[in-house]
Amino acid sequence: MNLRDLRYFVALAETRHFGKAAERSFVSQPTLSAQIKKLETYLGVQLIERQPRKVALTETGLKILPIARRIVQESDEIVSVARNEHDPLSGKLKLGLIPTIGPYLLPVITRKLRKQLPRLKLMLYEHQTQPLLEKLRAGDLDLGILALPVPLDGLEARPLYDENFTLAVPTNSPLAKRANVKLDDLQGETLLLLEDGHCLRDQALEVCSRIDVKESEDYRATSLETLRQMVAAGLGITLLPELATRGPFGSGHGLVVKEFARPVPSRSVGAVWRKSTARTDAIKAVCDAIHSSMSS
Amino acid sequence: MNLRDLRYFVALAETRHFGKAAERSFVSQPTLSAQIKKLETYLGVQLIERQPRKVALTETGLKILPIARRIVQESDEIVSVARNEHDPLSGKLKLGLIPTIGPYLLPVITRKLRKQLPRLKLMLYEHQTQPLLEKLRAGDLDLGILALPVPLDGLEARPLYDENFTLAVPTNSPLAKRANVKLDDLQGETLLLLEDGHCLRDQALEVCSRIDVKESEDYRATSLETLRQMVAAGLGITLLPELATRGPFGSGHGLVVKEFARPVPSRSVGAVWRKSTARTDAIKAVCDAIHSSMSS
DNA sequence: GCGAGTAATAGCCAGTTCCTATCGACTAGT
DNA sequence: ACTAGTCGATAGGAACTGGCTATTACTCGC
Repeated sequence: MNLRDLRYFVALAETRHFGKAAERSFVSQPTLSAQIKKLETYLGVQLIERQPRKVALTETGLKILPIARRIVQESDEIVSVARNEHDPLSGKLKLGLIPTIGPYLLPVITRKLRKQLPRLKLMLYEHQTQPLLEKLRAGDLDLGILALPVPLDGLEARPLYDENFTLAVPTNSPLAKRANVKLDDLQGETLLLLEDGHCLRDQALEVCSRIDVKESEDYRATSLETLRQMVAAGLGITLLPELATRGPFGSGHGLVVKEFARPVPSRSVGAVWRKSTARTDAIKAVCDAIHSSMSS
Repeated sequence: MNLRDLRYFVALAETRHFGKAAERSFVSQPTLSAQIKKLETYLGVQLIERQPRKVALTETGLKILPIARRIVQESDEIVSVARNEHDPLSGKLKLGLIPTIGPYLLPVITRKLRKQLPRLKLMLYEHQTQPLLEKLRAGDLDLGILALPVPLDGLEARPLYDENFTLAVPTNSPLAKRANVKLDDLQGETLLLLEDGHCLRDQALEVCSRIDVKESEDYRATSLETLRQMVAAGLGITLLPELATRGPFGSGHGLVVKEFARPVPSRSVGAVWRKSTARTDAIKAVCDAIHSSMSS
């Protein structure tokens, strides 16, 4: 059996005329004739009674007609659903960000995204790097924004922008008065860090590996905001990604943000997605939007 | 698009494995692979995300899956409806009989029909010959039982049995005492007949055309039963088809039924149906049943 | 009887669907 | 790290299907 045959059958049932049904189906009359006969043979039942100058449905034909009609209708529905979904820049896209990027990047890009990709519904999630990668691979997320590099297997990555690290010190720290700070100036300071699992923790340790700083042993922050509070309380210093010091997140409240002298330590922020994804267009569009937002 | 493709898609969505889906669909894996891809191309949307070792549905695929499932289900329903209807000796058959046959033939054949064609639902109608033929041609009836011959255009006929005419006379008639009657004996009698439109009326006139009988001018019966009453009332004689004199319809109540001497006048009773009918099997079965009932 | 109308049949071509064989990518076990 | 195994994609060829035009068969109305 075949969708086409059902269409022919419905057309014939509605026109009650082989020629007209064929015309309406954009095929020749013999073709429609043959297909109807084939359908009847397949079903093992006569659907149409061919009276001279008159086409009548048999009992069975009458029973089958409404089902055939529904099938035809639903198959059209599939096409129309597909056509609506056809726009690659529409539908849901599940976007995951790591906690040291998400809350600071999103305000910067949402307006642009809403304007450039109005039909794309971004579902936002926040996960640390490892769970984020796992959820990407599992298909729970379509796109991740995180600090590169990460182990890519089955995943594809694209760097979006470089983000400088800044130094956050208490207002009363001697470092707060310096015009600029070099890494070496941190020698002997107490470094406050996020808890395990945050990539920023590892990046800060990496940045400071060359010099002798001591990590606060009894406290590890669960978020950048608590970390910031700790610094303001005078318990130590920390590295903050530049984006987390913009606007309302800048100096003040007992905390001063200092830029590093060159070479400025930084991290690479990028996007990651499954190689096999079906959303390459949407992903590219989102990446482009973020990239252009951050490079202007 | 194709029903087969939808089946493949549903199988793939359920197994999440090209190989297994192919096996379940009784085709090779490359075939299923190609058809899925063809379906995607046709719809212009990716339905499946091919991850290594994992097959996942896209958003669109998820939306289309339930529709595809319903279509597949309904197409199976068509097949099963057809299979149920497949039995040519089941379903409805609209049977029309003329008034001078129906009430007398039916009691004779219903038991046999019910036994031999238990799944055939006979819808019974009573019409005079002309309307019966029209309704046959219009498709309102599938089969007619009437007196042959009739003009057949587009119709096919089959004689079923010959039915002798008998003579009904009042008990006090001189004819009632005769051992047997010849046609010539009717000379001078008053002949009671059915109203216009009943073929029996024409048959009786035909039978008596050779001899001089006078038709009652002021009365024409609407049914055999009223005709019988008239005879019993002594207003004349009439011809009755043999079947209408059996059992409860025989002599008595002021009326005597006499058989004719040879050559016995008779009429041919037969079946008529559209050449184009889709119910030849059922029609043949009903005809056979009537024929064997009447020839035993 | 003849022409118009209508569906069925015949014969042929092109596109589709299917198969087997093989490849390429990835995984897991040694 | 290498190898065998799994799994989907690709290639090439055979068989089938669906489509066409031309023609036939049958009714019907004049």
